[in-house]
Amino acid sequence: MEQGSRYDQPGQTRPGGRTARVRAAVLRAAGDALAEHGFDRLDLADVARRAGVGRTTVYRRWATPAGLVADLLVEMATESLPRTESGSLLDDLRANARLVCRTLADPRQGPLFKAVIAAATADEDAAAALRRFYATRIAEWAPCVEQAVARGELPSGTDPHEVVAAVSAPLYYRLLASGDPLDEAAADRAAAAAAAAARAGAFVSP
Amino acid sequence: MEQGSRYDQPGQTRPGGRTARVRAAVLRAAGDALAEHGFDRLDLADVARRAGVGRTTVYRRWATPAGLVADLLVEMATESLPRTESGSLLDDLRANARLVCRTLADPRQGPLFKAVIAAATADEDAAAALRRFYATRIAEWAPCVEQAVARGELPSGTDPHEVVAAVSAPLYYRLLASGDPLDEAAADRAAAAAAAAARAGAFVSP
DNA sequence: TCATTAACGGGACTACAGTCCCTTTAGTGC
DNA sequence: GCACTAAAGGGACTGTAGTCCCGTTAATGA
Repeated sequence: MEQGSRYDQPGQTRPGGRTARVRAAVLRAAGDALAEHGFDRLDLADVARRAGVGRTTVYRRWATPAGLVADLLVEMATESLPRTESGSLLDDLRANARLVCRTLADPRQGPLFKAVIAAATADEDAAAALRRFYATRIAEWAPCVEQAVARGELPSGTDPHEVVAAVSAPLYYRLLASGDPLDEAAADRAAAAAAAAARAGAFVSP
Repeated sequence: MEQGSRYDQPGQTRPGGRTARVRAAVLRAAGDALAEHGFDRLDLADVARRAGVGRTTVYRRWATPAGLVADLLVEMATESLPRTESGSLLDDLRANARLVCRTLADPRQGPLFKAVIAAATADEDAAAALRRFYATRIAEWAPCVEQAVARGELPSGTDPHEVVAAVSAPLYYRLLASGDPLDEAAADRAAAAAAAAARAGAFVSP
């Protein structure tokens, strides 16, 4: 139950130089390994080898594959993506959809996202980290919906979180479930559908 | 490479009684184990024990956890769900959304779906089986969109597959990514959004 | 610059998932 | 009902992921 009881949470009390360097190298290596083999074949010994770090160190600091993914997601959540502002809801949502789509179609990022989502189905800590990651990403794009409401493009009371999530959802559905292609047409359709639904008041919260 | 070369594909040449009984028991047990522990903790020895079947049998016929999930998905695809027909697109889509939502929120089915999706991220056979599963489910509900087009409720050229997928997508996004609640309000919002987007012509294929 | 100690690293050890070989059981066709 | 054999079952074996112990390295603070 009590986590890290034997080792008193390494990486906390002496965060100078080496500790941070090891963490960065391991998280980088973990991302590579996840993108290449997926979550279920994530081998901590392999990650240690790639990172040029002792096997024991990885087991000591992260304990399980899922714990490593959870920490990787914390790191990923801090890497903010650039957001455009066009003055039109549809253009903003399309820019978001294309960005998400390019990410999921990317040869490294696509498999990586599949892997972290698989990890989140297996471990509550990873799931919590994944939820925080998406909450962060969605919050970054919420302003364009708020501005559309302010401009009168959308009914007041529209939930920005719901609208932004509605853009991503069909793209993730393609990635994980249907296998339909993740091309620009799919992105534009996702943006158009979310915008149309928002204009019709489908995301007005009670 | 060549699958089952050593054992000449058991279950094929003599499908009478016992073979089918063993398959049914193992798939049932696999579903239980997946729902309880998730894909990454799926232990074929445990499945064999639950099914009251020899450990060797499970390894011989399905070889890997992912192979077992792939076969389970083939079985799940044959289990058709009842579809209502109300004469109104929104009502039909809402019925679909609520059905999907109840399934994903169900204490057994929800974790089971998480697990098979995790398996599909790890194995191409499981992924192909999952795609067939969703293609089957979506095709079952496509007629209600076709009828809406015929009634003039939707623009002609609307892609039924896209509309039905648009209903499910936000619910799966909640299950796997955002962690937002899977309640009836979420289902109704998903249906309303898909219907509004479809009416606006967002799913007209080129 | 030097003592202190947090964190890293190597390598032996352990436990268990997955394989293999051989025996037993039960569908199939006469 | 009986011979034939496909498929299931038991149990020993093996490879490897994960643990543990203890020596080494390098941040920290005086």
